[in-house]
Parts: sequence; structure tokens; C-alpha cells
Amino acid sequence: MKYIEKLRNSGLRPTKQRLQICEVLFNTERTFHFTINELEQKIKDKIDNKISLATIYNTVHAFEKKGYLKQIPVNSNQTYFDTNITDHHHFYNLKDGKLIDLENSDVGPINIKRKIDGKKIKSIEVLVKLED
Amino acid sequence: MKYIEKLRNSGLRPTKQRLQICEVLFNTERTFHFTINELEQKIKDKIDNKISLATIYNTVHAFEKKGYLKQIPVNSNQTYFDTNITDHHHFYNLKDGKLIDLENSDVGPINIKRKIDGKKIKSIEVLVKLED
DNA sequence: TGACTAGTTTATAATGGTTCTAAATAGCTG
DNA sequence: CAGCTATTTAGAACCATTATAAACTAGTCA
Ligand SMILES: [Mn+2]
Ligand SMILES: [Mn+2]
Ligand SMILES: [Zn+2]
Ligand SMILES: [Zn+2]
Repeated sequence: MKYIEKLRNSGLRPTKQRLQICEVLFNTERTFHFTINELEQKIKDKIDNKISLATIYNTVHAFEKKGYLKQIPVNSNQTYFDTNITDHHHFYNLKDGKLIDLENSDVGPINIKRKIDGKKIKSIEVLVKLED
Repeated sequence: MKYIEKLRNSGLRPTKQRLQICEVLFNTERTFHFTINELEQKIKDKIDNKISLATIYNTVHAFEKKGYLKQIPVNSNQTYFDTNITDHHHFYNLKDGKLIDLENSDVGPINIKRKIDGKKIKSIEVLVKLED
């Protein structure tokens, strides 16, 4: 399978559960945004056996640490993740809590003029809140 | 007192608790960022009587709704608020979870080229994550 | 192939920030 | 002051997330 090597190279054992979660997350036409609850539902829909919620959390965190997923900063009681790990930004629809990708080309280049010494910039993320 | 009228004009009764919270939040040299826990501590330090945690939550939400406070989108288990309600951006120090203001002049002007129809932009917020 | 080991999964409990509840209190108006 | 409504409060409830610890499994090597 295509994900076995990817996992092994990351130092993660290619377990049945992780491979199935890879299918749901990465074997898709498009990238997408999700909360753990939404992912849990998607997994239930696409897979016959059960994967425990703890494993879903564990796996998402493992993948995030390896850089296969990103967390998106929004104000919500749930954590949002993104399978699109390129540098990009987001519209956040306050009405329904859905995110929409904003490519870098949709936002001008962002040049942070101020420096904090001893610190490096890890990421620059723009969140554009939308209302009706 | 200076906050009585502000509260009345907002349709909020100027209760003892709200006035005291106003003192802590707004009677300061500089604006600041806080979580509810940090605010609770600040209130304990500056005020003799007790204000219940429920009232702190109620008041912060009431003030946010009136536009006297802003919520800042970050990935944290706690909600961050800001007494600086001008349009501005943030550095987020991943090491200690502290926020630093980035003025609009520290970030170039941001021009969102894409439109979502039926939707208006409510805010544009840039979060710059810092690591060592 | 059969141990051995470390990594992983799992059900379930615990945690902790936030919200809810409903009774007591306090501000406002007449 | 009386009456009305908003507000405060202690404590319970909620719920996303994390911790626990026992069962299981992938990888290794004899
Ligand atoms: Mn979630
Ligand atoms: Mn908080
Ligand atoms: Zn995205
Ligand atoms: Zn700020």
C-alpha cells in the first residue's frame, strides 16, 4: 500500500488503523478541514471495523507532529485540522463554522516588519472572518 | 465614576462587579491580553471582595458582545481576550503562550482578492507563531 | 517459526475550561 | 418603598480532550 512506507519513514508503525485513517485523510481528490468529531464520522462511514476515539486523537496528533496535518487557529470549542499543509490562509464562516482555503495568491505577500529577538517565525496565518 | 455611563449607554447595569472588572480591564496604562484564569487572578489581586467565576465569564462575554473586548483566535485550550480593540495582529509565542501586539504598520496592508458571495468580511487577523 | 520487546490500540476514567441552573440579591422606575 | 427585571452566585452539568493501564501487534532476531 502507498502509505506503509510513508509511515515507516516517519518512525510510525503502519498499523491497520493508521493506514485506514490515511485513506480517509489523504486518499482524496481535494484537501479538507475537519474536527475530530467530523473525522470520527467520516471514518465510521468509510470503514467497517471500529477505530476507537482515543486512536483517532492519537493518530491525528502523531500526523500533526510529523507535519502531515496542520492545526488551524480559530475560536471554537473544537480544534480544526487541515489536510492542506501548504502555506495558505482561511476564510472562517461564522454562521456555520466552516473554513474555506485562501491561497497565498488570494492574499498579498505578508511582510512582518517587526522582529522579536531570540525568536524565529514559524508560521504566518491569516484568518478572515465572514458574516452575512 | 467613569465607567457608569459607559455601561448604562450599552444597556448594562453598572453593578459593583462590572465596575470593578472595568477598573481591572480598562483603567490601565496599556492594553493587554488575558485568559479568564489570568483575569480571575488579576481581580483577586486588585479587589477585596470576591467576584464569582460565573460573573467573570458573564461580564467578559457581555463586554465582548458590546465590542469592549475582542477574542483572539489561537490554538489553546483556553480562550484569549484582548483589551486592545483596534484592528491589529499578533505574535504568538508558542513557548509560553503569550501574545504580542503587531500593529497594522508592522504588517503590510492586507488585501483579500477573493470574494465569497453573500458574505461580508468582518475581520482580518494575522497570527504569527514564534519559536526559538 | 516462536519468543521478546517496544509501540499501539482500546475502553474507560479523569481533567478542566466553559456553560447552565435556579435561587438570592441588587439596580431601576414609579 | 413596591414591584419588576437584570444580575450575581455556588454549584452542577457539559463536553472536548487527555490520561490510564491492560490487551494486542508489528518488527526483530534466534
Ligand atoms: Mn475536535
Ligand atoms: Mn480562559
Ligand atoms: Zn486550509
Ligand atoms: Zn492584541
